[in-house]
Amino acid sequence: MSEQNELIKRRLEELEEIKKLGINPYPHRFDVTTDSKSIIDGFTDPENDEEKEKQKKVVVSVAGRIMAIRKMGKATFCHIKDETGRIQIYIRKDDVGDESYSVFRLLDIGDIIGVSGYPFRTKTGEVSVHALSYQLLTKSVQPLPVVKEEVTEAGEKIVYDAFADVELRYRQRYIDLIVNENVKNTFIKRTKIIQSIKRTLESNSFFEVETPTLQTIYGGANAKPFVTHHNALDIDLYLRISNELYLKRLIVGGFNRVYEFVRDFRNEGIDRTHNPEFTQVEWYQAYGDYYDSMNMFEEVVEKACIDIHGASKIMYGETELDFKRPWKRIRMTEAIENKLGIDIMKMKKDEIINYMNTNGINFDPKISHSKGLLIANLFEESCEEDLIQPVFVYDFPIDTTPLCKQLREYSLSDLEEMKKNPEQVIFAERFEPYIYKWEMGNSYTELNDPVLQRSLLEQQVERGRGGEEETHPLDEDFINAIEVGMPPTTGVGLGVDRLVMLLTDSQSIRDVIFFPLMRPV
RNA sequence: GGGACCGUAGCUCAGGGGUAGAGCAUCUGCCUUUUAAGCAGAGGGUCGGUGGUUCGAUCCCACCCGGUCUCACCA
Repeated sequence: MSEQNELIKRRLEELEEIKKLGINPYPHRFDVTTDSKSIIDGFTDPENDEEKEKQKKVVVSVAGRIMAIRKMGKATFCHIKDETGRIQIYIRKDDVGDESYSVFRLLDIGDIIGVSGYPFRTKTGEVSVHALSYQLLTKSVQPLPVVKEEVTEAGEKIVYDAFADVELRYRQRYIDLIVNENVKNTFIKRTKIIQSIKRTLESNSFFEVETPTLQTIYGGANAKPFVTHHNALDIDLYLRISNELYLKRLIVGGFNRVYEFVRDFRNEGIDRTHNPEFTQVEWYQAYGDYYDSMNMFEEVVEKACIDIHGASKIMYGETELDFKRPWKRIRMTEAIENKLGIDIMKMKKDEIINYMNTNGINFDPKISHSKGLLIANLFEESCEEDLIQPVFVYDFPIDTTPLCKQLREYSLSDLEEMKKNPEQVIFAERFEPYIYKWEMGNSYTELNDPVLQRSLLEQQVERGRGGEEETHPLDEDFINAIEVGMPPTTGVGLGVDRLVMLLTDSQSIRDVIFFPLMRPV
């Protein structure tokens, strides 16, 4: 506020003038008896003069921010905005008195006022409050973008000079929320979606828990972590990339069904569907398998959609999405066969590499050692784009994760043979739900064989040393927990931000996060 | 990180080698049922930053800063 432009200077002068008049521009409280929506919804037009006079006796008090002022000499119209909407205020010199009326010239768009008066309908048909008195509640000294609205006869709202600069909107979300009507609705829906997910989980006996954000060792996902430092202990700590390993410890500890909404932090690129910190809900269910998780997942999402929209069908941009249960389920290998017409199981590793090269399908040479990773890569590159309607893609090559059980149909002796043959891909009971080409989550029949668990995690550490990025360091205490014994368990992670995007028709993750990360100015 | 595009008044935008325009907002005056209120007048800008080319740069060039989209990365 040191570099004052004319508008701010003017407002600060007004502030001083108000103080000189003995008016506190920042009083401590105001008795609000109603809100704009209740006034408008509750208004009934008087049928005769007697009734009209009666209505004048019913005084209400509302408070809100001034969004528009129309001065007409000895009368002024303004619109104030509260949590429930906008309402017009009619202030007349005769009613509020000369002194009070003259103070109004010191008020601006952006100031917050409280008004006491009676509801009436103006000549032009708008339900308004005829002020008997008003009080300044907060003087604003920053000029607010002035957004004008016109309501056509058809009832359509036309917005002029919308506050549209995306950068400013994100950096100063409080202004965005004040002047852009839909922004607030999106965030209200976000909270309702989260509440709905919690209700569904709670009604299925899942128990809400809290686990550490600051972790001495990170794991549970393949991602680069943020590093920070604890001074007293003089150790580096990681901001969690996932809470998976902690929730499994709680399953070991005897909680059979747990869930947690967590902020995960991943030190990666930013784009339309990625923010460095994002929200996931993970839930774990003892004695269940990944089919149980599919059922829960589709229930959670379908109910969230119905809670928000009243139906399972929504539009996302130009695309209609239907979340109605049950969702389609397809094996990864089937998805590849359907799309490309190749039976990936019959192809040798080199044939797959060859196929990808000749068809211009990108893959990271670092994964060429693993037929399983190549298959997963081929799937992502060629099939993802077609997955518009909700679908569970299941049975992933085991190389894609060290935390998941292999398929139940393998006998123990089969597995011994398969492991010896690098052309033999072992699949794991993992699925990912896809909606609108996006991975909406991740789920396993969780691995609880401590010997295999240790061996898979150690292999991953080795691969990390071999140059593959984003693998886990070894979490000995987690293995210890699995050694103590985790019952058969299934777990799910659901990307909350992306679900909110879909259900609010938002085109960027930044539209569903109040304060997305921005480079400092 | 690569590419394309953008950055001009508080907000939304136009302009373009001779140091800037509009609407809204602001200020002054008139107006006691207006509503994108109206009418008359006024003020407001290091044209993102730093260099360069030029007699002269907001405009051309380079670099930098910030952003948007996109590709890569990211399950």
